[in-house]
Amino acid sequence: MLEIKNVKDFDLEQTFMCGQCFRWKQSDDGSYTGVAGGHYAKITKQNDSVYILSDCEDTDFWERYLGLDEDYDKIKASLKGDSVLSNCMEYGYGIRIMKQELWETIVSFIISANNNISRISKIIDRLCESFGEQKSFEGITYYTMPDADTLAGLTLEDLAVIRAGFRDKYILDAALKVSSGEIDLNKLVLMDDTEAKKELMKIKGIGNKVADCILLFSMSRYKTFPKDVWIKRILTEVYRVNEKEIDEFAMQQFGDFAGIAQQYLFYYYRENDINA
DNA sequence: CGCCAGGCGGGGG
DNA sequence: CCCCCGCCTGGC
Repeated sequence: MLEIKNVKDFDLEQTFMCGQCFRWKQSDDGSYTGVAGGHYAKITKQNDSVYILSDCEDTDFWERYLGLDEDYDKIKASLKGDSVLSNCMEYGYGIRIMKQELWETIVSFIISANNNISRISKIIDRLCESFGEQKSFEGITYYTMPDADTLAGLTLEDLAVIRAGFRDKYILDAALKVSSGEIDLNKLVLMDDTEAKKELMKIKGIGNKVADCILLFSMSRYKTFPKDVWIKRILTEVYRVNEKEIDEFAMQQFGDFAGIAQQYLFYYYRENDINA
């Protein structure tokens, strides 16, 4: 069991349930279990300590994955000066933007398009169970996210079992482009935001919003401000911003950490009625 | 039954 | 460039 001490600004429920990831499930005892980097983990938090039971005992990996390697004191300080945001930040004080694996994030957010969270999560589960590697840890069976090479060898008929709907062909396109080397994920992470986004959007099924989510939730590009229907609603109805001016407004209002601000707003208004 | 869900691609203006 | 529509599927 790993212990990470003196952890501030972190809450498991807020981090795993704010919509950035889809594979972490809450257990009866309040712990969260999931799979990351090909490893199972059961995570709990008590006071300022995070405890991780996993077949990966690399503390640095988990700190990084959970975003515990960032200074949220500093980030929050630079985001102040807006009473709506301050309120949301107080509510979702323990949200951390994770650093998820690039390939998994690409697949997950392709699946997220015009879809709802519970179904996204089920499709990803079926994808992993059907085509990922089966492993076990302390009697628990789990499945890893299948890599691009594995998925590139499948047909649309093979993929039908995950019931992804029209997104199946996009998953396959992503797998083929990554597997063939047409898109090199190792190079992608070295590109600047604009270039990386352009590269991602070569994949069918990755448009503006999905690309932004990948940049933010996998590559720590905190300036990136994904605009889903919720954020559009919040910006137009709460901030009274014209829909076409959202990007400009976000950049000006929230600055270099606009993406993190987006997550506080998103989480608050998903949990609380926007008209309240 | 109809509608919509954390968009996207493709077509037309 | 902008706008608009259809889309797999499942839950209400």
